Amino acid sequence: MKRYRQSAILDLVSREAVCSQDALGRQLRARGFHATQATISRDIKELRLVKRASDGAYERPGAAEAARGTADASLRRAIGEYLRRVDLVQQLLVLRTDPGQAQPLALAIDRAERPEVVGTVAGDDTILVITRHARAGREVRRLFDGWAMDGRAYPRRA
Amino acid sequence: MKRYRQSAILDLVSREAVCSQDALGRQLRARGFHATQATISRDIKELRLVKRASDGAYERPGAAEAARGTADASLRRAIGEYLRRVDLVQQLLVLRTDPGQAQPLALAIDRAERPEVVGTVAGDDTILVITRHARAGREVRRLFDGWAMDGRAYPRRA
DNA sequence: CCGGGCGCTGAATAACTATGCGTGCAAGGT
DNA sequence: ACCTTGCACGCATAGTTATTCAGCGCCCGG
Repeated sequence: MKRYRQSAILDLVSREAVCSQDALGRQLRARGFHATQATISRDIKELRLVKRASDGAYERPGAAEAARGTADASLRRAIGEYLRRVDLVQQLLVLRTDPGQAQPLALAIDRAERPEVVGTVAGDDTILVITRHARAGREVRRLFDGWAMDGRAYPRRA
Repeated sequence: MKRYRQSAILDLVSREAVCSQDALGRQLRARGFHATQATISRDIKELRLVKRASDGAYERPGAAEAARGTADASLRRAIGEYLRRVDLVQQLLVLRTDPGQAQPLALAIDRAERPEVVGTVAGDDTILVITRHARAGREVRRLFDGWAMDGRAYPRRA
């Protein structure tokens, strides 16, 4: 029983954002499992799931990793995860992240080695991206903006 | 203020396992920041930290990723994270994981491409690793056992 | 000046999660 | 057959986290 239930939990959690153990319990019931919140709490612990603070959803650690392959996909993921705002001034792009997250994002940008990007300078929550010219800047901004939107596709809580 | 405090939070959680927002609050106070649990809750959300169910500690998603470089380090990490038990029968190694986690671990083993390992077969929570001969099996077991221990270095809760 | 909007925060509290304790069941030992 | 162990589980409740509601300080445009 436990085995099956836990597999079902992994499946559910990978499929959609489940934000509470009660919600998980209801989903499980729909699949024919009956378990109280206490049991689910223990299952989640054994499965070593992780609860994201940003939206409260459970996930497997490294679930995000699995999705990425190339440096480009990695950048895409990093953008979705960290990027908060984008400003463009001529050929200079100013990116804002949450505090302390500029470094990892800048790293991802560097690794992607995009031809339009000459280089980056990152502080704590701000990254300056130097592109070859204004046109390139606009392209990159459009690209990043699109990716940033992808990452916002979390359901909000009731 | 908020900026500094959030940086301090990132620093604290990367340094030691902090299991509750109150605990974090006390640590912050020791560093000269005063903030209530409500504020810390908001900070944690903005920082997109994640709470591990296994020990309740907060961490940055991908904190583990950053530490790894080679496929070997990756394997090491996977072992620490997923491996639960090891049995050896001749040249066959039987690994047990938590339910549903055999696949990722087996993947990591394959990727590491160790010469002693001929191949793996993974089910839901069990992996069969075929090594070239009993001696190789013993070596691999010793190796994995050691790494599994590394991963258990979590402080337990009060 | 002054009023309004905005960002940040604390206090109180609602919402959610972990866990001590007790029960039932099954496997192995005597 | 009966006891002992170990495991899974529910119940009740302690413990932890998110959110609502206000208040404060700041900046800006009247």
